[in-house]
Amino acid sequence: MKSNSESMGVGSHRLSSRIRRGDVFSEDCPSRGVLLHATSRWGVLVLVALVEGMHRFSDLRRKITGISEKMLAKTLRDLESDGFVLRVAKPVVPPHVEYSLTPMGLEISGHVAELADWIELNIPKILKARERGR
Amino acid sequence: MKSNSESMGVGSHRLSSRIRRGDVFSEDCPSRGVLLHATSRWGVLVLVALVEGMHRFSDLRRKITGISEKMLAKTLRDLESDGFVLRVAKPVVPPHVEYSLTPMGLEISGHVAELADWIELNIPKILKARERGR
DNA sequence: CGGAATCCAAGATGATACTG
DNA sequence: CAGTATCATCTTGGATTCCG
Repeated sequence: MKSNSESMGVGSHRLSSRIRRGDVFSEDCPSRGVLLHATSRWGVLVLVALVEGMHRFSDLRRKITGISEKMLAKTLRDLESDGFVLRVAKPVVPPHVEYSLTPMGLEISGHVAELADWIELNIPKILKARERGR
Repeated sequence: MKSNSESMGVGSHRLSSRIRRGDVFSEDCPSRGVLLHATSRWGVLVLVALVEGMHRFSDLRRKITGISEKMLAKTLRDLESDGFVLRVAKPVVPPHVEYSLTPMGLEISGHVAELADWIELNIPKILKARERGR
């Protein structure tokens, strides 16, 4: 139940058929930036929200309780620049802007959603662990 | 406290990518806090690093380029309090502290690692998308 | 309605020094 | 070695106002 530690040692990559990870740990790796956006406080929630389809700005604002307009705008801009979110502004009055996931965005939010789901599912256990910790 | 725990029911995990998610969007849901730790700038990297087994403080510091002592300490404390990281301090001089993942921590870092791997794998595509955006 | 602009408070982060 | 304490700085996030 804890044999993963000493049995393999720090240096012996046991990621046999897995990806050669390692670059994320380097501070100048561009992955860090993307990871930063995708796992940012609001980025996660926006991605998960958009899994269910297109949303308008105010839809997201309502759905993601507690987010401010500024942060929602910034988060959407970041995710858009990474190619995860598609922004479509219709030239009408009043403005009408639609946000949705790109194919790439759909892939990554799958992973993010799994993470979020796991946490929600395990919240009881986590909270219990926390109490024991104090 | 909240009663969101049983509200969803652990057994009701039927829909593939569409389980009854929704609580994360609420700002007072404890999941938010955990998500915040697990996806924090350094939390992600620490979790991924520990997938490969036990590390000492200085191991992590060396491995995760750019992290400061303070942030590493804080990140480890957060992850420990969530029950993801196990801290074992041996009463010797000089100090010797070992950090490793708990069973729960191993699960969550699996998801986090998948996310990180996906990003590394798709970095070329992402960077290309970025350029087009500008 | 969908933001951008501005001001401000709070927290995150970093560099350095210090200690058990 | 594994931190903590301190101070300075940068970023986040929120509230408000304004505009097309």
